Amino acid sequence: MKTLSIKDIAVKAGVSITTVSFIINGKAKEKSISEAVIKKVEEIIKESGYKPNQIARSLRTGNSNIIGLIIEDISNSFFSRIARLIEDKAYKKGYKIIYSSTENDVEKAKDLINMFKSRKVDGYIISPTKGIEEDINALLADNKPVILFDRNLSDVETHYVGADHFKASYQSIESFIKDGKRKIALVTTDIDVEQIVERFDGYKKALIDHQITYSDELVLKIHFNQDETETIAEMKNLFLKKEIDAVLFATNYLAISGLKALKQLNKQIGDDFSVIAYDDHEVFELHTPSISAVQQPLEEIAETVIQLILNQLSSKAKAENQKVIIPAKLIER
Amino acid sequence: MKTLSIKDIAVKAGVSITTVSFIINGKAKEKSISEAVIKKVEEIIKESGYKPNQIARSLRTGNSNIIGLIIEDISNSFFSRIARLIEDKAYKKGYKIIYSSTENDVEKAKDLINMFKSRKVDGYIISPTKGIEEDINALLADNKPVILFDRNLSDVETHYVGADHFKASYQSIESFIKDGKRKIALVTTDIDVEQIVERFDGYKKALIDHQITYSDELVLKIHFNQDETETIAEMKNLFLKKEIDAVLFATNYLAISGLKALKQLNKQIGDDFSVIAYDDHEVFELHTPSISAVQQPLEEIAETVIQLILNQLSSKAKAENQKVIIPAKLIER
DNA sequence: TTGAGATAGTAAAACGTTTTATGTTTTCGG
DNA sequence: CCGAAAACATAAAACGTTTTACTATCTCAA
Repeated sequence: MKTLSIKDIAVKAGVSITTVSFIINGKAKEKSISEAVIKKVEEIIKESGYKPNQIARSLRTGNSNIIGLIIEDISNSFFSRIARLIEDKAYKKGYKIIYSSTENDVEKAKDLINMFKSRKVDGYIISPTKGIEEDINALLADNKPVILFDRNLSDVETHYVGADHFKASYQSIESFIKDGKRKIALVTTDIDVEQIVERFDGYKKALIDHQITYSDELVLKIHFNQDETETIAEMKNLFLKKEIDAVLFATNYLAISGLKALKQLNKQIGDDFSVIAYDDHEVFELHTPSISAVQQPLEEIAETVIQLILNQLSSKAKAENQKVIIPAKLIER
Repeated sequence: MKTLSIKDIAVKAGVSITTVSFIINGKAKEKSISEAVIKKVEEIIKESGYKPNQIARSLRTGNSNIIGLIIEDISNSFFSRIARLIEDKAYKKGYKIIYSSTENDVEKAKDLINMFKSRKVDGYIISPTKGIEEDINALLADNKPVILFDRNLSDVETHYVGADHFKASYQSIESFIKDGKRKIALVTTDIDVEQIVERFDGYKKALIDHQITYSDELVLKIHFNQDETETIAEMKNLFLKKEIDAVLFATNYLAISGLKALKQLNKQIGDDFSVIAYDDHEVFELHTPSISAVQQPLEEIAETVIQLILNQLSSKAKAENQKVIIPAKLIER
């Protein structure tokens, strides 16, 4: 069964292609097409089940009603939840999402941008890796809306939405200190992106502000993408060697690995050993004892992101760049 | 900066558009274009950074190198992991994925199929909801490859990949029985899809085969999409009223809610109260005590799915429909 | 009764490719 | 040195839309 084209509809209705197009695009009134014709055409469209070919449409108009979403890893619950929220909201406005994971690999990220570019996506939502500044700037030069989220790039002048990582981290450490902790460790990753750096800075600053000397020895940087068993081994090492009384994990997957390490060591979390995780996860609520976590307001982030991009898309005029920093909340459990 | 077209390249190289097109598509040899021309054109393409417009390409060729992935909910870790694996494998073969979540809503699912159809995706990977049989059959009639996964539709004749839900469920119950349990509950959902039904049937059959009478009272069907607090309330009810000594949860999110309910009730999991969850989740490994779970072989499912669809895509000939049932594994913890 | 504006509609170009059919030049065996 | 085949290259149609510019008819105020 050959799929229908606008031409088939036109022939069936005995009018021109142009007329059908106007009707489909709601320009019938404006172009003064008679009620009778409108009705007839609409009827034929309905009963024949004709759906415009979006590809042809895109080719002609240069836009696609698709938003490209580039994230680090869809299987990470932080991203998959954000993705779901963004998708939902976009869908309601008639936009579709194409997503892809970069796996924090610059080359793949560049590839993806090219991919999206040649598919003429209307806008980009990106949680960027370091090293794609140029590519993003090229998009901006090309006048495409780009919203960065989760992590900012200082060399890129565009909208950004993210949590206040520095403050959240600072407050977490402060809460440890209030509980009398002094030997506070940080487990983080070695990827060099802004939000990770901020979490680190918050940790450091909080210590110093409270007259605790910062020590490199209490900071464990896990190599990104390394095998989990090795990660766990390194953590065990940290937990055993030092008399640590508290640890902040800079990401949820690190915290999960950390909990596994503790379980293997049979080390109890309790009065003399506290942990806080960055980014909440169901594991933390259900864990015994339950684990405090820094909760990023996903809903709010998604909402802001989508708001910003839709604004951009509707008003061709380039709006003032906005940097929206949303406070994160420490859930004490 | 106007984006380059094939025409610009042709002009710059002093050859025809056709020639450039042949070179881009690797048909240069076959069409006997001279080495010299090939080289020159390739050079110009490289230095100018020209990328073919995929939209135009799609319009002309009728395919897009895009595979549509339709799942229930990307924020569910089962699906997000599968999605990640599928994306990965597809990417390596030069295919992109567009995904969307149905939220188990037939109307949205139909919408999505239409969406994808008008975007000319080359193939579909679908974890279907009930009620879209017709739409899928239409795709098949249109000669588009469709792979169903996770849940099958009996009224649709196409490839299917999924775990052996019946058996996994059966074995879970058997393992309870071996441990001396007799009052075994099932918490499931009320959505009427094959894999949920199979899990239910496995439960029932195992009981009967071991001379335990089946009782409706021990089966709790949670309304899909209902608020979690209500879900938890219903579960508490079940756990309190009856002297249940074991419970099988038919999905991972139900199990997570169940654990929350138990926590609120302060009811311990242990010798006199066992649970098994369907679909593994990090929560279960880290829970104290850790929770047994039925683990679906995600990697294998993703691999099989992608294999099947790529086969379909490369050999225009419609292959024999395959129903691949992959055993699930009960991880006893 | 005229002609200006409103009303109703359409032809054709353009978007950027791929591909078919065709044209020109070169090579080389006899 | 002829002519057929091989080598090299291209023009133009087609994919399915949107949109610009245009034609034709009708209405009604002056």
